[in-house]
Amino acid sequence: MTVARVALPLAAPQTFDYWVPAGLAVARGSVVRARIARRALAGVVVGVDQSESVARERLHSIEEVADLPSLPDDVTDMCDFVASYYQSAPGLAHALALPPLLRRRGRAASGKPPVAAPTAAAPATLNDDQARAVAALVSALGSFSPFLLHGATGSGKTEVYLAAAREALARGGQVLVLVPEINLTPQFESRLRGALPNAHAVTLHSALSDGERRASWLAAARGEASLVLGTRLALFTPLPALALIVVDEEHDDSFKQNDGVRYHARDIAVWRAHRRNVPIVLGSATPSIESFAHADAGRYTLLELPRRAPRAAAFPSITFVAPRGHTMREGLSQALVDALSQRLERREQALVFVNRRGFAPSLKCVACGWQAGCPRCAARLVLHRDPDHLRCHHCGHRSNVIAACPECGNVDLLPLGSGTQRLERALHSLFPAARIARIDRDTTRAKGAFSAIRAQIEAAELDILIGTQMLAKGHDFPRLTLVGVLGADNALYSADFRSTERLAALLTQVAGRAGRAGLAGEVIVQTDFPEHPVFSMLATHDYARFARTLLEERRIARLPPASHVAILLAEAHARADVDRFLDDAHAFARERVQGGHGDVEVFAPVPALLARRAGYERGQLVVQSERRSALQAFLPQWRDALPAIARKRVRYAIDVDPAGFC
DNA sequence: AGCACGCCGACT
DNA sequence: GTCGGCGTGCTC
Repeated sequence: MTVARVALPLAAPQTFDYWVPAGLAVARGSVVRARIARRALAGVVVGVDQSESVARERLHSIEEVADLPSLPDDVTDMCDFVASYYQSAPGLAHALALPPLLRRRGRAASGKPPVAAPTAAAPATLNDDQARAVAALVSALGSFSPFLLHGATGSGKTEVYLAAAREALARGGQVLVLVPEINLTPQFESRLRGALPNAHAVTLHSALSDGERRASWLAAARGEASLVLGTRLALFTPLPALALIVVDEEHDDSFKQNDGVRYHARDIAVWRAHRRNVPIVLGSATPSIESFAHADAGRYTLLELPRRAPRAAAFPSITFVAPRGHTMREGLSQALVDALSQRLERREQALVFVNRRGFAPSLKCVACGWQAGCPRCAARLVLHRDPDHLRCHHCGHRSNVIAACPECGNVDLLPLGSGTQRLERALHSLFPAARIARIDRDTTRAKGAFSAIRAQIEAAELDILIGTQMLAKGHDFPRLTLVGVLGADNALYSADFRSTERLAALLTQVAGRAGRAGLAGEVIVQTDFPEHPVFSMLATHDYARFARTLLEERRIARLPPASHVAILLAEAHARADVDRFLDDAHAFARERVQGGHGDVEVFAPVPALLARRAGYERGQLVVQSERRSALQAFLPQWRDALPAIARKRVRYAIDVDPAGFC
C-alpha cells in the first residue's frame, strides 16, 4: 500500500501518514488536503513510502491533491532545513511555503496569461564602483556566490540590484528581492517598474489580501512572474527559474521572525541560494557584524560603494549638541531650532527623529518618584494625548491618566521625556506656519496612510517630518536637507548585546536621509556623550571600521558571531513555574554537554529582557557554542526532552540565533 | 490549530 | 448533586 507522509500545519513534532488512493498522483512537494482530528487541512507531502508506520485501520486517505503547482525540491528541502535548524515542527515550517486561501475549498484562480519575455532596457548611468559590482554579480550568475554589497547611504545600491536583475531576467531567470518592511515595497516597486518595464513583477507581503497573495504566489510558482518583491514571507515562494536573490537592508532585524517558526529570512536566503546554485547579494549601508565576519573570512565577496551616486550630494555634515546644561525647549536644542527655521526659510525639508511614539515615555510623581507602570508587564506606561491616556507598548493595556499619585497623593505628576506627540506640539508652537507631519505606528496604522504621507513629502507639501525608525530606513526624500536626532543616548543604556550595533546602524541610516539629491545635508545629534565611539563613527562616516571594532569585541566576549547562541524562553503566570522549568531544563542541558572547549556552554536561567508581559512572568536560558555544529547536535535532544520537563502552565520556545539577549 | 477529556467552583 | 471553567493532550 502506498503511504504519503504529510506535513500538516500543526505544532506536532511529527508528520502524519495517509494512504494514497490508486490513481492519485502524489509525490514529494504535492500540496494535498487531508483529514485530521475530523477537519481537513492543507499539507505538503514530504515523502511517499510503501510501508506504514501507523496501524492500517487508523490511516485516512488523502482527500485530494490541490489544484496548485507542486512545491519544487529546493522549497521542500528549505522547509526541512528550517524545521531542523530552528527546532520547529515540520508542519509549521512547510506551511510557510503554502499560498493563503487553502482553507477554503475551490479551485485555483485561472492565473494571468504569461507576459512577453523581458527585453533589456537602456542601462542607467553607473559610476565605476557600481559598474564593478554589477559586473561581479553578473559574472556569478549560474553559480552559488554570496556577495556583501556595502554601499553608503545614497550610493546607489538599488541601481546595482536592478542592473544585475536585468541581466538575470534577460537570461530567462527569476529574481527574488527581499526587503525588511512593507513600507519599502512601493518605493522599490516603482523604481523597478521604471528600470525594468518589461519584467512581470509581483509583490508579496502580509498587508496584501489572501487573494492578492495567492495570485502573486501562483504567478511566481508557474514561472510567469519574473521578479518577486516581498518581505520575509516571500522567501518561501516557489521559483522554478530562480537565478538571483537580493536581500536589501540585510542588517535589519525585521528579517528575523520572532514567533512561531523563528527563522531568519536573510540566513535562509543564503541557504536557498546555495541549494539552487545561484548568486545572492546582501546589501546595506550598515551591514550586520555577521555579514562583515563572513566577508572577512572570505565566505562572502565584499563589494563596496564608498561614494554617493552621481547626482547625490556629498555626505552630510554632523554636529553634536549636548542637551545637558543647555536651555532646551521641550527637548529641542537652540542649534536644532535655528537649523529648522533656516530650512523653513529655504523651503527645504527637515526630519526630526525620535525613536519613541506617544507624548512622554513615562508619568512620574515629583514628590515620591513613583512612575505609572503597566499592571500586566514589567514596563512603564507611556503617556499619550488626543485623547489623554496611558498605554503599554508591550501588551496594549490602556488606562485613564490618573489625577494624583497612588503612593503619596501628590497631584503634581510630571510627563517624563519626550515622544513624537510632544515633539509635534513643541514644533507647532515654535513654527506655527510650518506644515508638520508625525510619522509613527500610531499615524500610519491605517492602510495606505504611509503612502499618502510619502506622496505629500514628495509633493513638497510638508516642511517638517517627525518620525520614529520607520522613517529612517531606505527612503529617499530629495528635498530633505536636515536631520535632527533626539534621544539617541537612550539606546546606550540597553542591556542587549546588540544595542550598540543597532544604534550605529540606525544613526547611519537616519543621517543618510539628509542631502540625497544635490542639496547639502546637515545632521544634528543631541547627545551627552559625543565622544562615544558610536558617535565618532557617525562623524567619520566609517561604518565598516566601527563594525570591525565591534566584531573584535564580540570575539573577546565570545558573543555572536564569534559564538552561536540559542535561548530557551519560558513564561507562566507564576514565577515559580518558570523558575522550576528553566532550572530543570538547565540541569538536563548540563548533563548532556561535555563542557570542553568548543562544546556547548549552558548558562544559568535569568529573567527575560522584559521580565513580565501581559501577566506572564518570563525567563530565559542561554546555551552557546563556538561551533555551530556542536550547538545543532545538542538542540534536538534538548527540544525532545522539554515536553516532559515542562510543567503545566508553562509556555516555552527555543530561539536559535535570537535577535537579541542579555 | 481545534476539539475532547478531565478534575475543581456556582447553580436549577 | 450537576454545569462548565479552561488546562492538557492528541490528531495519521
